[in-house]
Amino acid sequence: MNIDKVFKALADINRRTLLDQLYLKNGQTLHELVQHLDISRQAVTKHLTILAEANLVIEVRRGREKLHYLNSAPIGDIYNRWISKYNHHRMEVLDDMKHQLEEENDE
Amino acid sequence: MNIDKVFKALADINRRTLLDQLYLKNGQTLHELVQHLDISRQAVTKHLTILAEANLVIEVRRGREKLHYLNSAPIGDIYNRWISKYNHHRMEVLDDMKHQLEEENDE
DNA sequence: ATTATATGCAACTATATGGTTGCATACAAG
DNA sequence: CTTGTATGCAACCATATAGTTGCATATAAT
Repeated sequence: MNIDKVFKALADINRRTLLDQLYLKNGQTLHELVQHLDISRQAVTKHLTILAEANLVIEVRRGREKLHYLNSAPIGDIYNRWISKYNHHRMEVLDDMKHQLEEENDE
Repeated sequence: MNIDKVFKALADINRRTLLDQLYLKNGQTLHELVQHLDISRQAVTKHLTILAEANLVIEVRRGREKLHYLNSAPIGDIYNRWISKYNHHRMEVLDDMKHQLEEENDE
């Protein structure tokens, strides 16, 4: 799996909105998803392709329509492989800055 | 705080590398940070500006140098306000798809 | 069969993004 | 006070990104 593709996919507000919509109701068609956004159907298709390539959405053809399923696994992955360590890190930052400034004043 | 700026800031591999470097050693100068990347100093400055605007990095001028401090708070924020719900969501996806396909076969 | 609906493909456009180079400024050190 | 070092500012460039419109195709419904 490609962590960069996942971060890039999540960087766009329309794509995050699409995921939020699928979170509310899974398995929506392209036509349904278009309703929630203010851009053309073709633009939505492009966003869904990007989400699918990041494995955040799984597309299933059914007859003339295409169903879209949320796959939250890559979000779990970026949490485990990237975000969690920063979550533990926390607020030592301000401490470091304080020490730094004190050091400066001692010179 | 602006969740979109945070996501966009995290979408670039060089910016994530900068955060990783500050995680390893906090309070680095621009010059130190440049060493870790394969792009020009000016490019690094731009990335750091984007990180600072997302509040992921705090810049402190000291004499002729500028110190950079990691601020992990916005990462905690996007986790709380966006990622955590998908982390709880998990693998009902495949179940949904299974039901969907069964439904299809019943028609 | 014909019509309506759902999606796909491709060309095109404007702006954003990530990078560069050149020059300027500010401070530290000898 | 001159030199070296750290950073800032601005113009410029190539590519990526996000969007559009127009036309084509495939399936469902009448």
